[in-house]
Amino acid sequence: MAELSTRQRILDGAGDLFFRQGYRAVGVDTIVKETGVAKMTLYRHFPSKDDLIVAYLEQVNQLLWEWFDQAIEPHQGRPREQLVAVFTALEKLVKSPQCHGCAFMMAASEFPELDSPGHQVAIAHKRAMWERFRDLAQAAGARRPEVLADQLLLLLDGSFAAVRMFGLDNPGANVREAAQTLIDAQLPRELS
Amino acid sequence: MAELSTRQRILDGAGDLFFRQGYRAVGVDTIVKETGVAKMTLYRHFPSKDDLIVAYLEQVNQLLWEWFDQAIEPHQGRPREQLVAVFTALEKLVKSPQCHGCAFMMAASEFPELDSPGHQVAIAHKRAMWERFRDLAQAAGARRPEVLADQLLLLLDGSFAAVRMFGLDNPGANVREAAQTLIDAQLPRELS
DNA sequence: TATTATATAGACAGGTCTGTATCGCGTCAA
DNA sequence: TTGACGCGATACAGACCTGTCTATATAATA
Repeated sequence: MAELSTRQRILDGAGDLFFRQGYRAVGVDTIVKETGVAKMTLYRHFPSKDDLIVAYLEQVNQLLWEWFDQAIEPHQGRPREQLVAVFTALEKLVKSPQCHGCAFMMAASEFPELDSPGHQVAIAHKRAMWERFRDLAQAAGARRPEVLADQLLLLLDGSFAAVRMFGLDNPGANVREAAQTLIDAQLPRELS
Repeated sequence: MAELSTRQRILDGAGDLFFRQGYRAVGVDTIVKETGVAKMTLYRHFPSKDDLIVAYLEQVNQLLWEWFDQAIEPHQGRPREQLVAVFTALEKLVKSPQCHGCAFMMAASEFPELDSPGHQVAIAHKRAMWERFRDLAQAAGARRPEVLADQLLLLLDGSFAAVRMFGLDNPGANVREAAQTLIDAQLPRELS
């Protein structure tokens, strides 16, 4: 039983509330009550609510990349299969009850100013995801890797949006096949 | 110069603020100040802020269907082309400066409870959009119209999400080609 | 002219928001 | 034993929130 640090306890509790209810909908008092931490303790670890939100988004960023790497790991050296594997994993993700959408899209929605702290982290994450798609597409020999990256990012975000909109029974359940179709269309005939 | 009704003035002003900044971020006082209307007048036309939000969403719903019908109108009787035409229009829409994303996705984001008033209107709209896609896909002779409808809805919402996330220069600019690819994959060889 | 409907203007109630200040308790190291 | 330190609890300031109330102005209608 590794005891979590206070900082981590705050981050986890606040993150859960943010993810479910939204950033503006959750007040600091609620976080304090939910985590059982004192208000001053929270403010000593995170100077402002904005800082807490940014810290949460950075944690989600890290977790999502672990998820991503885990998804493509079994297909090392076969970039085309890796691209598909991401969407196989995504299909499973958007069908799981602990997924309430995308924390970054929520941030972009609630903090529309492009240069606001939360939105900046969100853009950085999505851009990094796009680059990953493009690199894999390029490695797989795509004719126009950037175009494929655009298309796959649309599918990814469309799936996350669908979870938030419809709940568990959402059209993201068919995202793998869509991704497969787009990949096939942008890649030369399968070799292996 | 048709003078707008007070109700419409409130709806337009509030809608603009909601769309840009978000529902929770905009207070009633801000709407009152921006529209130049008295607070009591607002509350006589809309009993609560939630009612105002719902009324706004219903107006957006109507406007979006007009946009949709206008997009497919030139291709009457050719459902396959009509499907593509929606995404040609969407590409144009997400590149225009007055588009800040999707008011319904924002509602789903900020009011995550599936049975909250705003979320209900949002779900109804998206479901109707899905049905339109499915009907057109079926009319075009798609093998699995429901699957194609799922896929196209992902692209649509992915594009709207991309606008909110990245601003004017977003990957939604390539959504038409993605839609075309998915449509081609689900439809028998073009006849006409 | 009197009435009715609708508008503006602004004070106000009661609650919630973020962030600060204060006090006291326990722990651990010197 | 002493002192530093992290933490819990709680009161508080000042701003903002939704929604109500009163008072007044205006315009159409009976």
